[in-house]
Amino acid sequence: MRSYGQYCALARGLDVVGDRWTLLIVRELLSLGPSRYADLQRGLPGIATNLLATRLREMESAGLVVRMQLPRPANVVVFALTPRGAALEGALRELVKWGAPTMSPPSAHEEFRAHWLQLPLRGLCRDNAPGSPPQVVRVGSLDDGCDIAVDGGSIEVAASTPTAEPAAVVDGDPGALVALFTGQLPIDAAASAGMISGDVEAVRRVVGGYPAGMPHLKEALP
Amino acid sequence: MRSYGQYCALARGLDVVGDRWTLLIVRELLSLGPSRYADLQRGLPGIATNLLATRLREMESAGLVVRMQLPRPANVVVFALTPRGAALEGALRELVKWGAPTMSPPSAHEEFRAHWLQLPLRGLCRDNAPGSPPQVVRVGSLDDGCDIAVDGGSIEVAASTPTAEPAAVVDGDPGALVALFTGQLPIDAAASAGMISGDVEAVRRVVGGYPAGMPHLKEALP
DNA sequence: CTGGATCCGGGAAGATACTG
DNA sequence: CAGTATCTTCCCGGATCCAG
Repeated sequence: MRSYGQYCALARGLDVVGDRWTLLIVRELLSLGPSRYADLQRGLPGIATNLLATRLREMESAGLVVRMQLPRPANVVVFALTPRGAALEGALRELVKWGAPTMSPPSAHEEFRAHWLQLPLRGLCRDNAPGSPPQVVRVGSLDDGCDIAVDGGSIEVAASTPTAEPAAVVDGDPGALVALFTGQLPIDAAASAGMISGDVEAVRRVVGGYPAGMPHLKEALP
Repeated sequence: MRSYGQYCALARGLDVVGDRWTLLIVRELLSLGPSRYADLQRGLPGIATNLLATRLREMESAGLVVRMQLPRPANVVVFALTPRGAALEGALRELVKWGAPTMSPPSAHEEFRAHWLQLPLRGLCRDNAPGSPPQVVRVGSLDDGCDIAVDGGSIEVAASTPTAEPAAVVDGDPGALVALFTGQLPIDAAASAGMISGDVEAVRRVVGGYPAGMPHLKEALP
């Protein structure tokens, strides 16, 4: 990207991450962890392959990303965030909080990946039953989703892993999924709609609801 | 901006503010308050006039900015942030915190405006003498600068105003100014260098220093 | 003078085909 | 699978011009 030529922390930051697609690539690497090129492409529908290659090269020379050759299996290449790249999480979370009020139902041409919910869910979920034993609630599927792990009052949201044994799995159309976690769709309604398989109480445990996680959701609307 | 076409809070947010110059325009309006077209141009060196006009129009239709005709003096036009636009401050502050570690001394071609320090200073300053009477420290000049107002432990950073009576004025070359407030340049050294006019103790009162405001400054470097 | 609009060249982004 | 090559499109940047 062409530099703004301003001695200003914001402008200097945008010189590095202001390019198109760059922050979405960071989102993918934050959500998925070290990823292969093809995995990044799947999580970034709409990106041109040359653009992804170019961005990864630029981000590597900017110190946001490292490219690694894993010896096994068979010289696989993965891309991972450096600490400097991972430090963008705060900025991404603020942008997510700001963008969330515009999450009206998806339009027909919009793509969706359940693992995109990871960053929002970190702000939206909590443990409503700290005394209960540890549990995992999966959103989406094992191929593409998040595991919300609650344990004694603390929560962790990460990409779905085969080792986790979810007490409940929540899935459904994107608009309903978002509505559920922002408190616009009651859990009972989601259950009746067949969005929840497994223990509905586990879902009730983690859904923090809209006012706690995003108190400004309404007043920030235009 | 062309939409990413992703049903994701981050992507939707970037659809609105991901365009070049948009966040810097928000920076100006956050720092200066409602501003005239020419004032924005002065605070955005390097922007093409057509681009500023285009962005302001886009931001207006996105609900970030309102265009107002003041009746007096003589039908003056000003641009101001809506609450939705002002809600970007959190994201901007995170980006500033992230960009700050790259604030090496300015290169020759970089422009500088003292009022750009406003957002960083909100994170960097504090009242080290809550018991003392209210004071104002000016950074830069009246034409282009910030007033740091401390009063009983709380601080407020705003654009310089003629009504304020600063106890001290800090000014100098951009690199030194940044170094002073990030704790890399001792206050005594700044005073000896002639950067401070007025009460040096007032400056000492507000300079919070680097570790408090930006604890991650070093570890976040590449 | 302020607050833009118009025109144009260059370069970044987008789409697709192709390859080691 | 992990990109490169190529072509097109359109946004950005710079200069100039214009209306109130």
